[in-house]
Amino acid sequence: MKEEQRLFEIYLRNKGLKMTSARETVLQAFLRSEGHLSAEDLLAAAKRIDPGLGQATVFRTLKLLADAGLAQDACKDEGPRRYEHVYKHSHHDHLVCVGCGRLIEFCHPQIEKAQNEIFKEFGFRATGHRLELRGLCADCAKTFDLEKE
Amino acid sequence: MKEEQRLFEIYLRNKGLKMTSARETVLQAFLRSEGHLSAEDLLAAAKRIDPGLGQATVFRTLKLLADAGLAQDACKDEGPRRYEHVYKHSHHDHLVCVGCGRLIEFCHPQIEKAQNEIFKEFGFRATGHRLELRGLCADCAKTFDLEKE
DNA sequence: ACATTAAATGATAATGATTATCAATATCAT
DNA sequence: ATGATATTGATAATCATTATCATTTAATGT
Ligand SMILES: [Mn+2]
Ligand SMILES: [Mn+2]
Ligand SMILES: [Zn+2]
Ligand SMILES: [Zn+2]
Repeated sequence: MKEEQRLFEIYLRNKGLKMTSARETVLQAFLRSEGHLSAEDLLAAAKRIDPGLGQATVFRTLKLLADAGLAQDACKDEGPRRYEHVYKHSHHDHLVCVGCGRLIEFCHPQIEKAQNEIFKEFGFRATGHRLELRGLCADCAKTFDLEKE
Repeated sequence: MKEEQRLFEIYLRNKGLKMTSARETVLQAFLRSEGHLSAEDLLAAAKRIDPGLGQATVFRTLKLLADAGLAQDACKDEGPRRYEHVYKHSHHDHLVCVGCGRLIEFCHPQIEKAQNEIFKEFGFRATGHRLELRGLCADCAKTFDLEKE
């Protein structure tokens, strides 16, 4: 049994919630996935395991996974919310191409450090941050310049 | 006449769009406002000038203001999109208290510089970025600790 | 195993923000 | 002023997400 499943079970028990087959299905589907996926994506994946699974359960379970510290919502673009793995995945921020959607994950220790300074400066206790850089990747920049004339 | 109104007129003309009384109303309401405001907020303010104004027009005009470079959407929390002024307002990022919603605007030159390095490193042409720090302000942290026991 | 109790499920309706549609109206270059 | 075209406000539609609720299921104690 995967560590993440064990963690989820412990989380549920501590909250007085139940481990159910529907939740197991969603968890399995999530664990097999990678990248940034929406509730809709996850529903499709989970239905391949259990076609009778309800959509509401996916939304509900994703919230639980986030609360349990296994998932978090990734980039905050337009469109549906997207989740990514947290467990054994180190922190990173996102660089996205507004042309083609290409996505690069990066981590810049100096920026992380500077953020902590800001929290301290204003007397805040940090709970999280989100940094998203947007631009045109090399390919899209080229295309864009050509289109201009 | 305000500079921003002039800019908006030029923008509209260049796009083959028309300056209308509804757009003027929305622009006036926006110019008189400050901070981060939603379409709903702006509609309320604009209706004080012209009660007959339609809600759709506010959404439409906010998009135009953003495209014209006068407004941009600020923090990307939950809930409705919120816009803030751009013209003659220097760039900044946001530090928000997840407890009470308190909001601090800051700018950290080192972070800005580091971001440019990242764009360069991955061959991207920058078009924008969004940094949002979340935490508990001193007051809320205190309250939170007391509630814990 | 069985009963008890509370939580979970899936279908469906409801919500909230935003966008699309459209007939009527307003703008503006000529 | 005229005419082509953009805009308006009302309304319906959309999209992602939540709420509701009758039925099913899991956990716990016997
Ligand atoms: Mn990621
Ligand atoms: Mn701001
Ligand atoms: Zn690209
Ligand atoms: Zn606070």
